[in-house]
Amino acid sequence: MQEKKPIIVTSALPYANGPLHLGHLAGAYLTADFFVRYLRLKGEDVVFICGSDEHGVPITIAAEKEGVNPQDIVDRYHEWNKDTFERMGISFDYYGRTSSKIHYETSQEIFKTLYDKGFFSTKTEEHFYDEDAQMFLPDRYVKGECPNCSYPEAYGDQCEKCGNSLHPTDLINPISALSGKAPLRKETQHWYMPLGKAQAKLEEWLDSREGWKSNVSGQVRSWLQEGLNDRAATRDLTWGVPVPLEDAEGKVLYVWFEAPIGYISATKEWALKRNKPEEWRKYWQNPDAKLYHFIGKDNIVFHCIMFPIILMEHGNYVLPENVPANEFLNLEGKKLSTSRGWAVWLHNYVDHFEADLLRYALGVTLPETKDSDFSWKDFQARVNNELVAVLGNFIHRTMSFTEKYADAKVPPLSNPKDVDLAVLEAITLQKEKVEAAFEQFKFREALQESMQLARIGNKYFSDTEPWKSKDSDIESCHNTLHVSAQVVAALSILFDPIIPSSMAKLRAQIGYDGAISWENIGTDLLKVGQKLQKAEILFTKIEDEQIQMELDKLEAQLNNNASDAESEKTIDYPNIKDPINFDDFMAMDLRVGIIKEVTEVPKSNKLLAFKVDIGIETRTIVSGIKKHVQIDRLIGQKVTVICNLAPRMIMGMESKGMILMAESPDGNLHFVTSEAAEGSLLS
RNA sequence: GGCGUGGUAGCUCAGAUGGUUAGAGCGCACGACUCAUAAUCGUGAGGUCGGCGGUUCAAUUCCGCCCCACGCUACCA
Repeated sequence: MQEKKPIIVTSALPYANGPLHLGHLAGAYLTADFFVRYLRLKGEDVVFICGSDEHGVPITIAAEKEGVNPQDIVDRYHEWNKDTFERMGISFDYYGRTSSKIHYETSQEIFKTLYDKGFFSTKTEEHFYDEDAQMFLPDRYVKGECPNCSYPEAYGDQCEKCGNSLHPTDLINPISALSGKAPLRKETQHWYMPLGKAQAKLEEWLDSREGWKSNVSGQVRSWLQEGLNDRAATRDLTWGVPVPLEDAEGKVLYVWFEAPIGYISATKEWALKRNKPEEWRKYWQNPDAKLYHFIGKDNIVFHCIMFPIILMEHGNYVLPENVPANEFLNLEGKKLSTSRGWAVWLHNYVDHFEADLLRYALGVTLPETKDSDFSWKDFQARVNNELVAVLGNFIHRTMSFTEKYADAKVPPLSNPKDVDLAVLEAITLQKEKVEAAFEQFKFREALQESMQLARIGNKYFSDTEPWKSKDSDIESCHNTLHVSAQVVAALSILFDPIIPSSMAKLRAQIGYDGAISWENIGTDLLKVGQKLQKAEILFTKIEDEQIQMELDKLEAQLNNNASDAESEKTIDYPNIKDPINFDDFMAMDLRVGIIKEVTEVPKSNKLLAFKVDIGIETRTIVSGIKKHVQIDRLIGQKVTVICNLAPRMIMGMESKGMILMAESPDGNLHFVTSEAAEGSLLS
């Protein structure tokens, strides 16, 4: 017999600073688990790897907020998420974590190898340094005034008020979030990956890939067209994997460099646990092995560009066979948002419903080719109309009929008619369709074709009317029951990757206790005379009240978070600025203006060019407020203009002055208007 | 603005290397049946396949432009 090729399936490492929600499951875990369970049934040599991504600045920030160590945070979420995955039936062979010793060694070894090969380039730059804390400050740890909107609490990477991304050095009056003091600028050296140099090799490899989804290859092409820039592989931080070089005190590997290596280190740990410490090489360092990364679309660049380059430059590692990335899942028609409380938390879900129900309902509407939508009403409909009414009912009517009228034993098949044979053939036919769908990562289709067999069963059962033939033609009746029982048995394996715990229950009911394998799906899984156990209901209907409760819960979460946010905003009002004297104020020339003309600025989607009449003249002002206003209502709008602001070139136009806007707590901009005629002076 | 992905029945989504009446599930209407968790089975209504042009004997499927959604990216003083 030919040796099976080893297969590694990975699911994106969830970030260990929060619990898991529906979007996670739909993106990278459910599909991977379907695939892996299918492969196992096929008898493939597969290892399914995942784990917690435990480094990075957000975790250190979360730790600081709570006044605990980063390790405490990741310990908490690692265990929590691991448990949630188990309860959802996600069957990882190993769930590792990037704070483990083996992960440190593995990522350091890979870094060191690239270093020895001379792959990295170094850059020395000035970064902010906190003398009290004796450390360089991550972008997030520098606060200051936003150069764009003057919000005084902007972070060094982004201003949360205006949403602009920033560099720490852009900030006005920067302070350290640690000590509250002004940080020093100090030189620091970092190692960069010159991705551009590896681009040609990467493209050649990518061209050799087949069967990739269009959303994935399109996104990758888009990145490559823009050209790959150097990416830092190290950071000045204490929380992370230390850079394994002499002159790299206080530096760690950048989390995007080291996290995907977690797949490898987790596989090593898995092998060690099985007392076969070298076994991981069979998967990762074997040209025959096949690697599949299941991820969400936000992760495409890491798994299709950066990690392959790392593996390629290191050499001696497999590159992914395919990266079947999913799109995003919306919830009740709106984008998921953990910060706004718009999410279904999986640990909550499994407290109220069986994992299998969600596995099926979500599996049918996975965001495979485009963003898709999960709604509780749809969940209820899928469960009630499909799992209960089609699958559950077919199983139940077959079993209870057999129990009542055939002594609870599988009756013989004798002189089968065309209808009987056609259904037996359908078993194999559906098996092949499902198989083809799995192989192409078309999981929705796999589910639908699996359910199709149950539909065929129902139709057959109704068409052959065993409730009539039991009195008129017992042979025909027995044939119906025989064939239906075989369909039930086939379904118990066909559906095993999707709803494993229900199907295990079902197999116990029909007395099928042999090892299960995909190839066994056929027409004679059950022996004639096989005793069936008492039919027990596998799926029960979900009532409207249960769904309403979930919807209410969602609303409540949303309101909670909204009021949290509101109260934070209240506290968060920027402090009154430093005092100025009257002359400073009078130095400003503020006048009432009236908008005469509005034009869109070419090549910009935030800017509008205004002609504003300020009495003395009409001048051009360019302003970035397009998203906040309705263009067709602007003409005639009274505004306040600061007229003696130094003119400025914006997108090739000279902007003379500024239209004043008031920003409400929700971030919307509003005109500062006046009843006075245009040209009136403010003082 | 650039790049990418998508825009198909009321809803959720398939599909077509261009070619006879464009599909499924749900929902809806009507009918059948009663073994089954009022489940099942059948029939039907419902679509100018985002819009406008072009190529072609023929396009919803190819090409161009435009609109909308999502993602990446730029502009934002």
